[in-house]
Amino acid sequence: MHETAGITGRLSEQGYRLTPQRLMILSAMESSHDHISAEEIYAQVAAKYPHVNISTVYRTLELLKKLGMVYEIDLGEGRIRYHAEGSGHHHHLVCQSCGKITDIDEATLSSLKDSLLRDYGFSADLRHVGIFGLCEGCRKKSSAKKS
Amino acid sequence: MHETAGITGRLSEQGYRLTPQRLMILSAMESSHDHISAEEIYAQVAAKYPHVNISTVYRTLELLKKLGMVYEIDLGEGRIRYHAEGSGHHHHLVCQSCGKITDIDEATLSSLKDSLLRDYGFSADLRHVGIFGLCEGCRKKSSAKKS
DNA sequence: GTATCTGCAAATCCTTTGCAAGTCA
DNA sequence: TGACTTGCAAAGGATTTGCAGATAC
Repeated sequence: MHETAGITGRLSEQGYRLTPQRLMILSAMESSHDHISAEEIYAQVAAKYPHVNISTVYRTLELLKKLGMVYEIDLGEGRIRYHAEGSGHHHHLVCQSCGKITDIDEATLSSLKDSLLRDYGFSADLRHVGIFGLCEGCRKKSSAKKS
Repeated sequence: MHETAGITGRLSEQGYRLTPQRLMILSAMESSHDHISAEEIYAQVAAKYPHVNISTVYRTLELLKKLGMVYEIDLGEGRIRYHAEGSGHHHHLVCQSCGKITDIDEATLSSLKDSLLRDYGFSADLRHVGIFGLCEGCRKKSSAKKS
């Protein structure tokens, strides 16, 4: 449950300072099972430490991204979401009608990854992918009544 | 080559007016083989018709989107790109190292579409998808020297 | 002690909106 | 004519940046 230690270790190993802000941002990311936005991280941290500034959140996220410790995902909301490495990779089916997000597991895309590598020499990063479309419920609704 | 006629027909059929701005925006989109951003459309139109405003471009794109005449694609640049329906669907391999964009054809993702429908009841819209990763050249470079 | 970090405020970028004037049908 | 469109200017939200003061090590 407490992997913060390992993660912060990686920070200091690379010569970066361990500040309370960075620790709290990391902890906020880990406590979130979903992907989390900069604003949400900020709100969570600010609840305990009102002094933080959102620009620190952005700067920290950029650092963690550079170090490969967080990943970005764009679910088409006009804002980026972040996800801590080590919390497991998965993909998201985003329903364009009701907004529902379904997680699917990594294996679903593995054959695609293989064929892209084989046919195009392209090494796809499919760790966090959003796929847009219609979920089962909305699909049935829209085929029942044409509105 | 000149499918503007058909497209504009669809506009007036639906009760929308054919204004010079809309015509020029449509023509700019068709002349672009790649996906094009709002800013780029604006620049192209403004070259011939300096009076246009970028908000008209956005409003027109939203209309065309609603009518299913253009699609959006997000290549992770912090801005949306647009693509005219009828210019063919395809997908993009975006190299995160050199920025190179390789088009691949629609069929590559068709088995994925099938399995999402079968396993999750999810009807995926895979008409314009960006896949991130490393292209062949950058992959070789990064495995040759660890920088 | 000092280079790294942070908070603050302002700037930037992309996109949207209100409104009065213009224009297609 | 009259509803639909536009230009303009200003607002909006997300993210970035410059800088001086604060702090981890």
